Amino acid sequence: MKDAVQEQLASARRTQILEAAAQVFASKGFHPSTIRDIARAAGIAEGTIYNYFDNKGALLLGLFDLMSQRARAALTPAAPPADLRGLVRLYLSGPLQALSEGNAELFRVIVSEVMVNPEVRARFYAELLTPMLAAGQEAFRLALPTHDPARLALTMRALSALILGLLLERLMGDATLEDRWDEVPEALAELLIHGLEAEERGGKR
Amino acid sequence: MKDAVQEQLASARRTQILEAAAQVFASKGFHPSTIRDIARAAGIAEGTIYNYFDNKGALLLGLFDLMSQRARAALTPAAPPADLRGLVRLYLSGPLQALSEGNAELFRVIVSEVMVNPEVRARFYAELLTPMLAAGQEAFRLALPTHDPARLALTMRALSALILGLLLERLMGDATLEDRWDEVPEALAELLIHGLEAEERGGKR
Amino acid sequence: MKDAVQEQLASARRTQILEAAAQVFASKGFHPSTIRDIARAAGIAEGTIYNYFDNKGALLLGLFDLMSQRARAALTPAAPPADLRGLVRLYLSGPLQALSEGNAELFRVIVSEVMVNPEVRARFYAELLTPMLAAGQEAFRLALPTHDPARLALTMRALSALILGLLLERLMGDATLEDRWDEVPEALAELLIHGLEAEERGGKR
Amino acid sequence: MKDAVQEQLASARRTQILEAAAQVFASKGFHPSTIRDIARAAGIAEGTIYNYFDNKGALLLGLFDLMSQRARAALTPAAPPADLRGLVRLYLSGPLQALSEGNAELFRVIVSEVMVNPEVRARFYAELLTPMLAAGQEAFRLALPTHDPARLALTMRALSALILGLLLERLMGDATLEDRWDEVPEALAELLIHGLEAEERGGKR
DNA sequence: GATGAATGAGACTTCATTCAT
DNA sequence: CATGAATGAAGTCTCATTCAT
Repeated sequence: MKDAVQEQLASARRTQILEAAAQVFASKGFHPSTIRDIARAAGIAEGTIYNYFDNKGALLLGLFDLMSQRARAALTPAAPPADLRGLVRLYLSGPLQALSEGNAELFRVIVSEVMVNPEVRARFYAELLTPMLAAGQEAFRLALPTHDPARLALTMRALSALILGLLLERLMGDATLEDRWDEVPEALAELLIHGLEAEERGGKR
Repeated sequence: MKDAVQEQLASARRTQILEAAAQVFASKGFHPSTIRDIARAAGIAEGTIYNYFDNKGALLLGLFDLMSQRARAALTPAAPPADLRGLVRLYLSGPLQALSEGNAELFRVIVSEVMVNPEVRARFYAELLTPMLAAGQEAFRLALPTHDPARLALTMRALSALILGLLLERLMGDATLEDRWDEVPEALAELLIHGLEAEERGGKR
Repeated sequence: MKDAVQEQLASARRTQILEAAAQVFASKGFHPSTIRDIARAAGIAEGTIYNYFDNKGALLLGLFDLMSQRARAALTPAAPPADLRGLVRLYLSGPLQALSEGNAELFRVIVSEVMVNPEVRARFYAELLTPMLAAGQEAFRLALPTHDPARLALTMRALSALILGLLLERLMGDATLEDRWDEVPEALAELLIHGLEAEERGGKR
Repeated sequence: MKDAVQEQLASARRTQILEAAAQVFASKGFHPSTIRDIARAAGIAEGTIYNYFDNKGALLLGLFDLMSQRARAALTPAAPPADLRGLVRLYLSGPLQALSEGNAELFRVIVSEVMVNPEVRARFYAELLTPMLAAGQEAFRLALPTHDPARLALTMRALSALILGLLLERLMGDATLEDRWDEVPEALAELLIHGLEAEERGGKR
């Protein structure tokens, strides 16, 4: 009983700290952010952070895990559409919308560290990229039955790369994407579906 | 005359320093690299670096400019192909090959900082993304005459995003992309061309 | 009545805490040991320690007092031997044996702090060294009646210094002393008694 | 040439820093002393210390090495006396005098850390205690030809322990030793020589 | 122009101590 | 009286930058 309450409090503290860290990291990047910045943002003492996280790096990993959970949840709908069009839209719209909701800045920081920090990169690869590619491949296999499986693996890479690239291009400040972000899923779905259907008709390679 | 020689020497020094910086940044990332690391890699004294660059950040910008020049050169061929297929292949293969030649690690660092450092991001946008999108848009306008210009803008974003995303996914360590990197341009060209041709036939939107 | 029980409990707690402190200090030294280490070793909360001791330093002083009591008890036998040989053996064997029983590591810590911490040093001088020298001097005065008292004072210093030095040399890891620790009292007694008797015969300075 | 000057300067700096460290450590002990204290005492910036020593612990080891060199030098005279009396006096007076010259406080700190810090202890044992015991044993073997070698090993321990103990007792604040420090070597020589000669006469054991 | 020792601000982290529960 | 989360001062060490040589 007591323990449960303690647990609640501790969990709330962790969240509070992670939120502060997210905000600070997002505004200055990981390395330039200081523990003091984060403590101030959280309204607590610097030492308190170390009661909940081993070190500064653990804050980043904590944020990564948070984002990774949300991402996986978003792409694991109760009933995934079985038709190609629905599938493509789901896979395009989900991630693209996620970014419209204010996580953009944090996403920047995480991508930044994924690029350069082997530990974060390994997690990204193992906990996010690999399972999501596998899930996608499975879903598309059903919708594109005659597709060559080896080819499908590349196609999935293309689809995920497209999404990742679009997110980044927008994060980099492209005005066109910013203005017309809502059109993007529709336009790309159109483009991809035609391409995929043509290949499916060709049935080869 | 004297000045010209001086200029030569100075330019050689700058290059020497940038190469050392590239190597060091690539191996440890920007922030963890120290001026001392770079000076040692270049075989010079720490102070000397400050005769050629204002500060540590300027080294990063210098490297960015170098990479940006090379990238623009690669995508500005003497005679760009006029047909869709040739065009798509050119735009896909160029960047994909560039990364196979050892700049991968440095590219990581630059992307990392583009994400998080406003100054680098601004340069990336102004000196690389915008001109390359514009050039691509012009080339494709000729090959897809009936395409809606507004739609073409999004298509170009998709194309460049696809490339960027593939590079990153490979950098993150995807084994499939690593193994089959050579197949990628062909496979994607196929996919995109069908999609684009279908849209072109449809001629609408 | 209630008070007596309270007192018992409190005393038990103090002992429990001191024992934990002894163990922790012995294994890491005083400064590197943390209150948390000690609390864990004692199986209690950190704050509880402050209900029984003012601060970390008080733990050290508490341990010192404990050891000091035991040492004085060991050298205050009911009936001290009156002959020189018995006396020398008593004074040599007692301390040398004490260390064989596992207090060695703690003794190290205390000596270490005596060296460097004025408060501990003062206690060591007042509560241990001075009374023990005085007691020894008294005992030897009886066994060496013609000895010059002033000279005896120095002799007592030599005897106690010899013991202290041997303990430390052994603590420092001398293999010879470790192996032959049991022979030491006998050998030194022999050496000293001859020397003392010769002086006694000489009867002068 | 240039290098030699550089070397001189660097060496002078090292000495300057070590002297400051000696002074600060001596007045507060090792742990309570801060790098800032030492930098101030040396009249330099904190960072400068790290240009010459890896970390705080290296300062202590540096001081230990200094003291260890001096100690060995003091006990390695050009022509060691061959008679017992001269020998005992040499071995007693040397160390006892060394302490009268102001290193007392530093010696305290080093002993303190020898007790508690395994790295320092190992050095003390290997670089000071062992070689000095060996040298002493060799010298005494010549002056006490009939002495049992195994017994001599213990005798040397006793002699060195006596010295160590006396130094420490004085450091701990014993007034008698402080006042009559000059008499000590003579008095102890007397005591020991009688004892040793008696054993030698006995020639047994 | 080259050097690299010196600088000192500032980063991360630890930990003795307090105090509300 | 027990607890242990919170505190924040203080410590060690790093490193971009300067400047006398």
